[in-house]
Amino acid sequence: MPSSTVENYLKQLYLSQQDEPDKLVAMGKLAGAMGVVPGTATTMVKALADSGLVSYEPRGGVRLTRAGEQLALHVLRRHRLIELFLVKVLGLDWSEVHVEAEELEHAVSDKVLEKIDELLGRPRVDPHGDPIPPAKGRPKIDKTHESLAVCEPGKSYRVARVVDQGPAFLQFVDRCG
Amino acid sequence: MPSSTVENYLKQLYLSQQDEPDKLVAMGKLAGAMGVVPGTATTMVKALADSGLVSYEPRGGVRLTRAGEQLALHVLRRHRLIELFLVKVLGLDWSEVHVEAEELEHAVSDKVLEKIDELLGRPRVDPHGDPIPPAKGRPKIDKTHESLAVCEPGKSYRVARVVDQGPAFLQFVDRCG
DNA sequence: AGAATCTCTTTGATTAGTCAAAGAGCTGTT
DNA sequence: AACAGCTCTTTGACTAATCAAAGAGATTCT
Repeated sequence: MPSSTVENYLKQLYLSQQDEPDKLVAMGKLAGAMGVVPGTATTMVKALADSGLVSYEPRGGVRLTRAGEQLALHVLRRHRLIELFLVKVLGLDWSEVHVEAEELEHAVSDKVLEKIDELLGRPRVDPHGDPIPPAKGRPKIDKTHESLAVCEPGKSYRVARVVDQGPAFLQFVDRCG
Repeated sequence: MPSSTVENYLKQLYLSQQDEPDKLVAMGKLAGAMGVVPGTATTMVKALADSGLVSYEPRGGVRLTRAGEQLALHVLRRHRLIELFLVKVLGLDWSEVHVEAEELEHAVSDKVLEKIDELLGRPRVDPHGDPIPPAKGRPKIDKTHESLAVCEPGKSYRVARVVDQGPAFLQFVDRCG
């Protein structure tokens, strides 16, 4: 069973990879995102490569293998289902669930997660509009939404997803309705 | 913040202490309960003593301080509230919630725990009948129940608490109704 | 090209938690 | 009193994850 540290590296790699697919993730970017010094990331990535979870090109960068991606998606699924659960069932504020889920995602078993999924009615997105990966296979990408930047003043829109998930920004959005 | 290892030692010490209060807990007993070799327990207990969470008499045994007891009760409260939550809200079997709660008790924040407590209606006992310690102060002991051993055949009783919480025994009790 | 800069890797040390095995301190028996 | 047998402590070693700082590659700028 992967440690929660390993799970966090894989999850972060998956997210970083979304920015520019087909490109390798730079070690510095990974280290920054994980909040560790570069040397730590190098050590960790070499270990992940030995476990077959990433492919690593020294001085080039790193990328998830198929196995690593599956694991990352599983972590992300737990994270997002838990976020939604905290909002819907326990009534927490959506500005605080990210931090809570960060801890819980490593402690919730598959059995409990399945019950949560069932209780929530097999949802497809979390409270911020991020897609919840399915239990098996890859998520299909949803291109039906537009960036706020291309929206025209005066027109009416429905917000589908909020990318900046810092508590401060979310509370600001809340105050604006 | 105490590590989950520290939390587990304190919780186990609290439970072991219940067997014979006023007596020190023997290192061997603690090591056995924690599933570690004796030397590991010695090392850990010395560290706990340095943090003021236990008082330790070499070759005598160990006992929780007031501070250690408070922490242990807090862990136990989380554990038992989570067990009840898993049964009542998520519909898990009472034979499996102990193992799940063992993980979750270290990941659930006070904020989430408060929501759980609220949702459950401030319960006083967990699914096995064990008392849930209050958020502040010590639990008051409940002497109103009798052991099954002193019950007389033919009479009718209500089961208030099940001490053996192994999955096998609980499933057996379940099958008997 | 040569130097400066940036990024990444290496090396050595640290902390938490653990085990194996050797050693020390009691306790009880003869 | 001497020994045997427990229990407990000590010591040395190991793993996972980390940092600091030195070293190596690659890029960019004159």
